[in-house]
Amino acid sequence: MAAAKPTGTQGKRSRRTRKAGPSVDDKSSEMPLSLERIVAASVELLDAQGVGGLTMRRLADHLEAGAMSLYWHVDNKEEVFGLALDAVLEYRAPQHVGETESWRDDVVHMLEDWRASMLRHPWSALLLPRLALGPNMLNRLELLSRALSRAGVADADLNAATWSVWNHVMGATITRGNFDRSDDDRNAAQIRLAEFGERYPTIERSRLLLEDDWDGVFRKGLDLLLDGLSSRKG
Amino acid sequence: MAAAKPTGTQGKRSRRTRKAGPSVDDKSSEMPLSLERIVAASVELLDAQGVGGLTMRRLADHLEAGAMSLYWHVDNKEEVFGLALDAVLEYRAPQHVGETESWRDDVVHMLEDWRASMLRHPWSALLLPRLALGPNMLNRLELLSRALSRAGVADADLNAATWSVWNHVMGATITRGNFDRSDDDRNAAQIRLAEFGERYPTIERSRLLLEDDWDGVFRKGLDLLLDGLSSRKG
DNA sequence: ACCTGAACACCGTTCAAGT
DNA sequence: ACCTGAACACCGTTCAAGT
Repeated sequence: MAAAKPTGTQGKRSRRTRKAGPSVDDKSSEMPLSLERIVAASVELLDAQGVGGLTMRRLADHLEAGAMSLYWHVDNKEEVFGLALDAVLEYRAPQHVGETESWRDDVVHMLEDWRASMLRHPWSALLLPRLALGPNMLNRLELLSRALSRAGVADADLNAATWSVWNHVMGATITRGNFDRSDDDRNAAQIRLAEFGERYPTIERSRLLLEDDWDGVFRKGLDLLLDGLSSRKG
Repeated sequence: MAAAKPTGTQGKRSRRTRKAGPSVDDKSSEMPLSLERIVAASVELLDAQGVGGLTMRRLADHLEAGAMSLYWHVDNKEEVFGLALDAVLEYRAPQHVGETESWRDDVVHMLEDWRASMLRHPWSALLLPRLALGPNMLNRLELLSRALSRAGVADADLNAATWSVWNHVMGATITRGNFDRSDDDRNAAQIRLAEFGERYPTIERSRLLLEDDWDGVFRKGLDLLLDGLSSRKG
């Protein structure tokens, strides 16, 4: 998928540098396009404008390139999304992972790092469920599965355990992205709820839609799952 | 949100019926637009073509209406999505709910019904995490929260428990939607994985990406959560 | 090898106008 | 009250052409 068109040999642009003069300040206007630059610009644009804000034309503009130049480097917009997503999901595991005696700490660390990466780029949680997995995401999945296996989850239960944990991270991150609105929005939602009077008494009373401790929700749910897993392996 | 523009008084279309002749078969061409018809057509279109296939123009065509007529009934495309989504999430609770002694059966039934509704309309799982909650979804959330409360979850833990269960359903449904591909696709994915050789040994060996028992995965994860909840309430 | 503009077949939405 | 077409400001992508 990220098969990567030619890369590496994108040098020799000598002739062009002179036209713009000696200004060190000429930004990226003189840099040739490259997959790396395209991906970096995509992430910037997505961070700034969200999924709907990334447009092939805007992306090209952002790179000060002709509108259609991107198509030499990339097959289509879907590929741009895929590359941007995987770029943001890179995982640098601390060395100590796997050496600790506590598998649980390893798992919690990996998952919190994953969640943090997605929260830093809110569009990623929306994109991940509809794209193929890139190498960085596959790597995270591999490490997660390995950690659970090392923790003593039986082979027969390993996939269900892996998917359950994956689902929890995905669900929690997506949910937070959708409900972690501004205080104003939250208050408006609660008021709207109150207007319905008798229809939603429980979630009105518990102020469910006003949740503001998403980190806590994530942790508590994860604890339930991990407790279940460790009690089950006996 | 679903505030509903005028509805009900959409009768008197006497003059038009004669032009088309006596044919009983003249389909919807004579019916005036209405929110209900628009929503029904949206669901049809989404079922047939997916999220990307729903277009205001196509929707109008489908309704044999002028291209821009929809805008009298609806503010914008986002509202159409919201109405279609909530339409598909209606819940008809069986009467016995709440009378059973088994809270756990109630919860499991509600969640499997919810998941089944979303799987019947795969676009709904993609849409739900980015739209405001409509009345039907709020109703499901209310019933879920109430069931957990009745089950003995302490008020202080109720919201975290509700969100955890919600996250599991969302995550599991979205995941299945993304990975439950055809056999061909799955085999291709596994082969691609094998090509990476040493990079993903665990998920290659466990054939994680070839998962085909998504119902089982959903159930097992849910059991872990509910076990945790019932053990915690003591 | 790399980039470009023009062109095609679409979008969502506004608006002034029709009945 | 309800519907319409024309128009505006966009899209993604193809293609023949440039260097």
